[in-house]
Amino acid sequence: MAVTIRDVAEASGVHVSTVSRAFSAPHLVNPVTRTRVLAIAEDLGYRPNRAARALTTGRTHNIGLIVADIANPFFPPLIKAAQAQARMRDYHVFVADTDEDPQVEEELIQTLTKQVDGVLLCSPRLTNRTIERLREEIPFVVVNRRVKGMPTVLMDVGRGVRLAVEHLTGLGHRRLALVTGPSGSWTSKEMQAAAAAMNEADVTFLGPNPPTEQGGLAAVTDVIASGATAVLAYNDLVAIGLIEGLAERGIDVPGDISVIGVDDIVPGRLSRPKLTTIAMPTAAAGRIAVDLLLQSVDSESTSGVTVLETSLIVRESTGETHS
Amino acid sequence: MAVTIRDVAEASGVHVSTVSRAFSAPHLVNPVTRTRVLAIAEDLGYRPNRAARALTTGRTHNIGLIVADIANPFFPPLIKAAQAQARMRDYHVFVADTDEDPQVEEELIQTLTKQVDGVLLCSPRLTNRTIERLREEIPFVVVNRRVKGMPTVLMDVGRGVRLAVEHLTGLGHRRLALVTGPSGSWTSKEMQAAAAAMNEADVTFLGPNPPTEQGGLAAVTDVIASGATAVLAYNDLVAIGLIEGLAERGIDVPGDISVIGVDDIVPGRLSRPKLTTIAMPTAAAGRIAVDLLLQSVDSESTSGVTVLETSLIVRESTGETHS
DNA sequence: TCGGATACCGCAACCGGTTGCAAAAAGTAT
DNA sequence: ATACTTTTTGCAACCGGTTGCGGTATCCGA
Repeated sequence: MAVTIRDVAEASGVHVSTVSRAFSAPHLVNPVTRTRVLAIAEDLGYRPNRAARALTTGRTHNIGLIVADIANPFFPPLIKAAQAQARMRDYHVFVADTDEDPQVEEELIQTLTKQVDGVLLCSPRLTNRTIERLREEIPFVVVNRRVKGMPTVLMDVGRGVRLAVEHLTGLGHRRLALVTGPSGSWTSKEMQAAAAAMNEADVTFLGPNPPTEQGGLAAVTDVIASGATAVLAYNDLVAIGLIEGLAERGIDVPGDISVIGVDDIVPGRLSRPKLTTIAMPTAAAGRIAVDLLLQSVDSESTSGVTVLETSLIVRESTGETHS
Repeated sequence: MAVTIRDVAEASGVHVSTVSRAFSAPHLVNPVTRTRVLAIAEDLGYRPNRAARALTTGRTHNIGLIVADIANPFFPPLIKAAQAQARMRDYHVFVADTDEDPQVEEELIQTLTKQVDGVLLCSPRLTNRTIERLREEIPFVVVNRRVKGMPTVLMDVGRGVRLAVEHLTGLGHRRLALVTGPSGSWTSKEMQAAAAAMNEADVTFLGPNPPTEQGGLAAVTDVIASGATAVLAYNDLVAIGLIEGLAERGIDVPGDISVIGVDDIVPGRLSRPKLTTIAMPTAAAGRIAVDLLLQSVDSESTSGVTVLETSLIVRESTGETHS
């Protein structure tokens, strides 16, 4: 059916090994025969079969990208950037969605393992032990979670939280609330730690909450009860839910209460009031993660954590307090 | 390094072909040796190498999914559903982002071709001619665009538009505006055709516009000039931009003007006012598209178009007219 | 007990490339 | 012209599976 290396060899009167080298070891073949072979290959529409190549070289030129939920607006920019970067390096990427299920996640890694040179694990739900075990079989880089001794890319929410708190205190707020995320979340812990270390303001912790609009909706009574004039939400979805719930109670944002989210996802930019948020450099994370991964595929260099800066984007959901 | 079929064969004292059959042709091997082989394989942690298998069988058990822009909120639900469905059928999926560039799109198809059994083309930017040519090399199914003689899954925006217009006229609106999308867009043409065929109301066409929030923002002066009391936007992003621009002019939605979007993307559900929209069954489209694709991979059945129902979701951006 | 069908298994070629090794060709120094 | 490099090419084994073909072992009925 398809045109193979042998077709090209026959058509150009050389041995298959010469054709092979014309592509993957140019310096080992006479320039003139090389150009002739290449021309004929082009002519015949020959495309090397990467799967066959992988069989002998051990390099598939594929990577796997595993995320908990593709439809979560946090991930698409990361996926897009990772994919673009991989393409630039002549890699293809499998993307898989685990549906938040650790079981599925492990299974996916197992079946993907033979087809990829490495995998990018984004906000994995697996235990550290499992990840460390799986690591024997295939190079990883982990995004958005700290796993001992593995190449990791993290986003510095702590800094974002400090910036946010400063922004808020600058506006006169003294009583803050932090709506935390799922109890297992690394990001949530980081946020709490950073907030607890600030002493410009009183902060009370509310949660844990599901990381969704519903979670935000569910948190409004607690927020009101806390007497806080400003709220830092686990993420933008929670913040949006919160604002909605507050509005239902007749409480204006930012008039009565200020709200800050985390992530800078698209819906936050589009909602009203436009959300003030701690922007996570997800695209950069995706890009850098694949660089790291490919690097750790070639060389045996393994560990090291890269942390990316976050920033505060002030929009319309924060304002001066008047209480 | 990894454990191969030969390791398993040796460990269980049978020939590799028996091990192979134990996995892929169970009825050809004695049940007792089969279970023994399987147990030993399990024990050794053997996983068949799909790339190697692909070499002889010609089936990679991979599919490609090509979209113009992963980060466009329209696609993630489709990708997620397609991926889930593929996994259920024991397929992996490459997803690739073309950045809206036809050149990249073609290139991607070319390089992917050897690694996949078929590709899903979502809202392709390629010309029909090119697609038809590429089709010789690999099975396709096209989503969200009509290409002669190819398996296609479409979403019936026409019906959605009729529903929307009925909804609007029921609310008393008589002068409508349709903010159209990019001139090449199949969806846009469908919408125009459906709207033009209705005679309950006057509709004026505005555009073409980029399919983004900016496009909506840019369309507000035209909308105002048209004198319409209700607007149907090319998609939710445009609708949101429109609402924002209208608000800047002090025009209330839905108080003064009603707005309807298309797609039912997440930001529309979260924005305020919550968007009334024509819901596109993107998840279903993804699921069905992979079914169709796998089906056309096995059998040689090829053409046929599947049309999915759309529906109108009435939220807060539409109301009675008072002019 | 024997012949033939059936179930099970091994052999070896093959899928489409890569690569170590050696042969042939071309170039260089003497 | 000879011996020795260096460059270019061919040969054949190999990567990890699959599969057509043929050989045994077992089972069946007569």
